[in-house]
Amino acid sequence: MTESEQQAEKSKRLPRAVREKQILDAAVTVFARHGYHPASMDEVSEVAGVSKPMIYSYLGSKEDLFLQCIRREANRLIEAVRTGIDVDVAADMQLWTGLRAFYGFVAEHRASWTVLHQQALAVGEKFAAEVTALRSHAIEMVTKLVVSEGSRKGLGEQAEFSGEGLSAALVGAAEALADWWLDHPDLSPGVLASWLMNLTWLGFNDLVQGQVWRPS
Amino acid sequence: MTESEQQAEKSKRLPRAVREKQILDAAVTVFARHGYHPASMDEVSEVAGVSKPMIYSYLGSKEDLFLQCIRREANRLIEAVRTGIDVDVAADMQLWTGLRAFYGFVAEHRASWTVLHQQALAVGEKFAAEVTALRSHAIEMVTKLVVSEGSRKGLGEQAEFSGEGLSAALVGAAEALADWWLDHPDLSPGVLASWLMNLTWLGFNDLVQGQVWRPS
DNA sequence: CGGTATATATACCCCTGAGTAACCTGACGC
DNA sequence: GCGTCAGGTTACTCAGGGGTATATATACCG
Repeated sequence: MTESEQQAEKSKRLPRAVREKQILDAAVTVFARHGYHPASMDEVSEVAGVSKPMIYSYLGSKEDLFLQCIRREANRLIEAVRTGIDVDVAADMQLWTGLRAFYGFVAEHRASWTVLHQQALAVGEKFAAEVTALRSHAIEMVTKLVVSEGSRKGLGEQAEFSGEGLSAALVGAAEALADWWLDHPDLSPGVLASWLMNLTWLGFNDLVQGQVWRPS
Repeated sequence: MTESEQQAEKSKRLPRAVREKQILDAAVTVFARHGYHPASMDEVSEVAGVSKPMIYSYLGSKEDLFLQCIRREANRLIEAVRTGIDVDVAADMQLWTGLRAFYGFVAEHRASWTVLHQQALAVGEKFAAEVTALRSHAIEMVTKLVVSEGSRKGLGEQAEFSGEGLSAALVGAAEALADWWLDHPDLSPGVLASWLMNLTWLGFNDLVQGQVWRPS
């Protein structure tokens, strides 16, 4: 038994911040496992190793708890992607690094992704709004990339009009591929990211002509 | 008051098939509105204009009811897309007509789409499996299209390897764009379908070069 | 060493909603 | 007319689980 485990077992009284983290971690796990409604606060408390009134005392109601899970995981995801992007390189390389960061996050935090993507949208307006905001954020980032690249080549209005829709499609494709990944786990984040680059940067037409996109 | 309305009001006793349809319609509406768990059988019975025991007598438990909703709507969607595709034209045109049929269906059956896409996946394995099967069906159709087009141009193994992933991404993009549409309703199915064609058939790179895909 | 605030647990309340028992009623065959 | 069966309802049971009142233990401060 390591010293830290001894520590954890002996000193039962822990500072609030630690307990809150434990509870949120447990909540994400449980919500990912069952979904919001079937998940019981009893199970959360059990997984967290803490009694139920603690949860209510620290994090509030079940809705509050869920909301804080979503917010925390959304921020983590944003942070992971944001730090993965190098804003000083070409548009396609920015997309590439962003995608790799995204799939890297999903690989490391499956439960977070499940809660964000599959559960939060289904529960109610309030929670869906959080995820929609996250998605809008992603779409906006991609839109900027596409529009600036398009207008750099002199396609002002055309790019403005369809840029957001195209970006929504790309972001959706990335999310869908993350889900699909759960059924095909023997692939690396890089492979997924490169498929998306090939599909959306080059398109089927170029692909069937034998063209392939690769990082420069 | 028309005669049929009189009919509907007076003759309270209706054949089983009619009631079952009323109940399923109501269930889809209610499940789309609240999601599976918060939806109550009482509300379904109220919307259906039928008392609760009828539902249990005709369609079984809440789970049974939900499952039958999913199955019915999934079959409707498949049918709508399948009949929308002309298998005798070029690959890109098949994709184009299929996408238009898909968005046409979503436009006409918003509640069906919500239940299938946002709710069914979140409730549990059993239901997710139904939707996954539906999605796999779609992915398979696209994969065939892509692989046959790719191998026609002599790209056998490469297309085989990544074809399914690329198709999953395309199908996911189509689904995501359908969701995005709910927030931007003033667009036609054709516009959405053409964005997807431009993005996935041509790709960003061709687009920013000024190329555009259009139906032949 | 008391006293107080904080950390934590036990045991309970009570509402919501799935599922059902028991009962009604009109139509149709004989 | 009258049994009988499908169509239909009202009014109930009962478990699960969100949320809390109450009690207890431990650290820290003077």
